[in-house]
Amino acid sequence: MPRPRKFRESDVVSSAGEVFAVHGLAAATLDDLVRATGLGKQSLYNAFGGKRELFLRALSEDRDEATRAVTEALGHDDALPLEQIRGHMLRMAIEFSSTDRRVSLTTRALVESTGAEDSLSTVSKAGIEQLAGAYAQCLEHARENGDLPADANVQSLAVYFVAVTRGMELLGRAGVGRGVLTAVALDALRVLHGQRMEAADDAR
Amino acid sequence: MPRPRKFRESDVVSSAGEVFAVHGLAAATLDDLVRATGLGKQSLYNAFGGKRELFLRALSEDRDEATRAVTEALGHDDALPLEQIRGHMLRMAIEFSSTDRRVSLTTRALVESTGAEDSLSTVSKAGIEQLAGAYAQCLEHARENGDLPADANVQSLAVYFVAVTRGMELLGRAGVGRGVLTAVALDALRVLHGQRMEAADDAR
DNA sequence: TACGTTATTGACCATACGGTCAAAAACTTG
DNA sequence: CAAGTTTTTGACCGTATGGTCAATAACGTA
Repeated sequence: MPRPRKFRESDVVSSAGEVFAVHGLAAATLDDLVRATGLGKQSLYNAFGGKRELFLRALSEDRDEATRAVTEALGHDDALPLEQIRGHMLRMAIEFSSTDRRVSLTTRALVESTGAEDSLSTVSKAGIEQLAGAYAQCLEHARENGDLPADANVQSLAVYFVAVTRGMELLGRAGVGRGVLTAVALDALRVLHGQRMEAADDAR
Repeated sequence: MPRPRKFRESDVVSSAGEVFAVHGLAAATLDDLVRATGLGKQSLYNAFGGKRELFLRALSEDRDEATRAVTEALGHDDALPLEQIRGHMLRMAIEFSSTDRRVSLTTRALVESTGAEDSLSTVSKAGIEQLAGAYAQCLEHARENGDLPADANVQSLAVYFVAVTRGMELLGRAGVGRGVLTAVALDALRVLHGQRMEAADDAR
């Protein structure tokens, strides 16, 4: 009996996410959101509660989407895990060298959060862990395959890849071009090859 | 004959930088700046021109300071270049795992800039290049020493280290602790040891 | 077709923001 | 000690922000 909504929540969250990705939470105005989503202010408010809550929704969606993308990219059974990571990193290099103004909502949340208590912080922290989990899974496969040493620290390597990709994102924002970013990605990947070499060089 | 100022510009820029590092450009209010610097609004405006200009000043100072710190950390002649980088990265891991809410102004500028034309973007881009230059210098020494292969791509490795440190900064914000961050730094450093190994593993 | 429920609309509000003005104060020099 | 210059002070301003209200519209159901 109630009047039905004219919109799909997921569409609204997605449009809003676009706005937030370009402007950030603080700099995005309610008007931007109204324009982008097509909803009235009050409808937005009814459905989500406010700018911040809407951002949180978009953030969760964004992080799930990012995790899903990575998981899928690294989850093919028909290719070697290390090759999948390689391809993934190269794709990231290209993506981050695009000239659009988007910044992942996780990065934005991390930078705009006001403290560790802040929901922005806790949600994006969870996102980082999700992402690291996706890498870890793939790395674990590689280890089982013997492509990584048995004593490789899969957990820290996973976090390492998250760090590198976040850094590449920032560098892309700074205008670092596709060629350099690709070289950086390739550098980053060498970690997976040189695992055993550490002791030898350290000794000199 | 003019009335002298009551403040040193560098002090003001430094206090303002503190505010910006914690809140960012958009979220820092003029009142925050007035309170932190001790100056009146109008004095601030006379001396610097406005919030944005003040941020730009703080950003330049911050990036010079960061470059100076890295250059100094990597410039000792009495230690092996690679050892210096190692020490530096481990120190960064500790710094970034601190719980304070500071974010480097370069990162903030990159995220808050509205486009490639934006002075925020151009200045922080220059900062990234300065920083990469500092790493490159040290890596070049290492190459001359024979600690890196003669054909190592010093330039991209330098950018790689900038990317990793930026990523570590973000991870620190996400609450990743000192232990994990240190492990990540050590992972990142393996790149310098495994340089020659690439072909061998790729072949399998 | 009338009722109940909820969405939508657009006007409205208080606030706090970045920025400005004009008067007063403080210092140096002649 | 007075003139001249610049800083400082604190009140002031227009705007645009995030958020709210009350009236209206639209739907499903009975």
